[in-house]
Amino acid sequence: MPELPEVETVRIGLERWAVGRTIAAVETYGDRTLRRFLAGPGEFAARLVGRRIEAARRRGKFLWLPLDDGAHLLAHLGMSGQFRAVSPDEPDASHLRARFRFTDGGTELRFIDQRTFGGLSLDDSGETADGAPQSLAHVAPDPFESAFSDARFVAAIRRRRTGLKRAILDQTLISGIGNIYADEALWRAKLHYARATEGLRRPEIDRLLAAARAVMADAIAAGGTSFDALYVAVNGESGWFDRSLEVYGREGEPCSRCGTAIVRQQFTNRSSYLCPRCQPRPRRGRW
DNA sequence: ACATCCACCTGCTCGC
DNA sequence: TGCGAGCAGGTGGATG
Repeated sequence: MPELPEVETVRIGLERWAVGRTIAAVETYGDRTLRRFLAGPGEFAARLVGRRIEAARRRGKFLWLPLDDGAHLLAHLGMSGQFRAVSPDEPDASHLRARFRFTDGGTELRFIDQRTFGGLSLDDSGETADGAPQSLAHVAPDPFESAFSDARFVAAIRRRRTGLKRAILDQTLISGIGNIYADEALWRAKLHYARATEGLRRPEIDRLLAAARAVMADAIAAGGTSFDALYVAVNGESGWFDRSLEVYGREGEPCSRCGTAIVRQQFTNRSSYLCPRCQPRPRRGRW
């Protein structure tokens, strides 16, 4: 379940269903489930058994569970990953990638991932200065973190020579934003995706940050965006923010501000939705 | 260092 | 009905 609001919905579920429990057994399936953990599935399980999960944290779209020995169980949902808390006698879903049993004998935690772009890892290399596991050092803070600095973001994005949407999708500049919320934030801020980053004015960047925070906060409050059963919370529930989307997936529908038909354009092999009137194409844009 | 492209997957929908 | 093409919310490694 991909972007920040959906991952946050999962994090809240992990807090509810996994934190405070001690792992009794771990099984992983498929050779793409474990990432950057060369010791292999046997060692992965051995290192986790007996460990208590202390918290559920998130930076952008990355999740991690700090363990009582100082290591971190990392997870990324990719395009289709889910965590589900289910009764042990519930039949396995197709695409089950990992199973965590707990010493209390209660609900299992299952990691399910159809497209296998997601994965799990175990990182015991400590934390960065701003409190993320070392292996996430390349990921910028997301705009809800206290470690996020608006001033540093402004300087960093202006240093780039690229288009605005490319920049906000770059997780090393700002994390958590994906294709849906990029389009939604750009619409709210009335900015075109091809605006050249080096020409952005401070008020425009401030507007964009405010819009990104607002749209993602609204989406978190709605439990995230669920177009279909692939994207659900840990308890299996769908979010309903798709009803509040203003441009994403709304090609041909009227812009709620000005009535102009929303258009869809190809952009780096994916789609961008925008209002051609509220978000005028720049004379000299960058893609 | 930075910008861009492409590979990595499965499954659904659409048009022929 | 069958089949191929196109599309889907992401990341990171290779290549300029």
